Amino acid sequence: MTTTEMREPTFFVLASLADGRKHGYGIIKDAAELSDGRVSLKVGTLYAALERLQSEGLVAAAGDEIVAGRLRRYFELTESGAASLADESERQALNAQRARARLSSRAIRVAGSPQAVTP
Amino acid sequence: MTTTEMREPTFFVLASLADGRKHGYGIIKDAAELSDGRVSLKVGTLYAALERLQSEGLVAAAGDEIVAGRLRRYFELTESGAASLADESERQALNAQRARARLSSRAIRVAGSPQAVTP
DNA sequence: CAGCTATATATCGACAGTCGTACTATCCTC
DNA sequence: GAGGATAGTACGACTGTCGATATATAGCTG
Repeated sequence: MTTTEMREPTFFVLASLADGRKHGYGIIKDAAELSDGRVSLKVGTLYAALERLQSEGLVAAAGDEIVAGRLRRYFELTESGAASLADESERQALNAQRARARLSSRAIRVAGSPQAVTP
Repeated sequence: MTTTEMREPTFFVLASLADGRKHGYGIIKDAAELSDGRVSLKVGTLYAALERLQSEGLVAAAGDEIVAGRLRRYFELTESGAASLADESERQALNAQRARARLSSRAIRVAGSPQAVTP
């Protein structure tokens, strides 16, 4: 099974659920925190992703609750979802490592042939 | 300047160009090698990406050549392109690290409360 | 020499995931 | 009682990728 690319919002939905069940709005807050404010999940994106991830078996519904008169839909990561997140993390770490290696070889090359900077 | 998400094919186009100028088809071969065969850039994706990246100033045309009767269009990474690739690599490495931390805390939690596995 | 593979680029419709926006509804604070 | 935070629903628009088709040259095989 070859893992295809996972988009950043989707990735953070899974990452957010990785340490326990959460409800939709809670995921948004948590993802923002987890990414140091970089990722702000849009509601449309979130619920679309949750539906898709459920149909793929990576996320499961984990009970609805009514708190202070408002509905909360809880979700949790499945074993398959945790495995996918682990795969994706590995892929990204490896890609980043490869790109950095290339960039450092570029730095050496450019420094080694100064005339290449201004042809 | 907040960096937005970069898709995997685009990322590998930049990564491939990071160690020197290449022509389109050469990028495809190189990206496949660089990713251990995981990424096979489609021609449509590649040339669309190259045009887009040029208009964004991340990639520049680096001369056309005719080799064995066939046209070769060469491309190179700009300084801005190298910076974007570095940013993107850092982002991915950090995301992967955060996700792994979450996953390990999950493993501890699940191991620590076995009844949670079969509710 | 016909057919296939590899090299090399161009183009285009279809699709998936995200964005942006608007909507409903409750609770709390100023 | 206006505004903001919480919580979810719905939908059209946009962007990058995919898949397929096309053109052309070179080299190999039957």
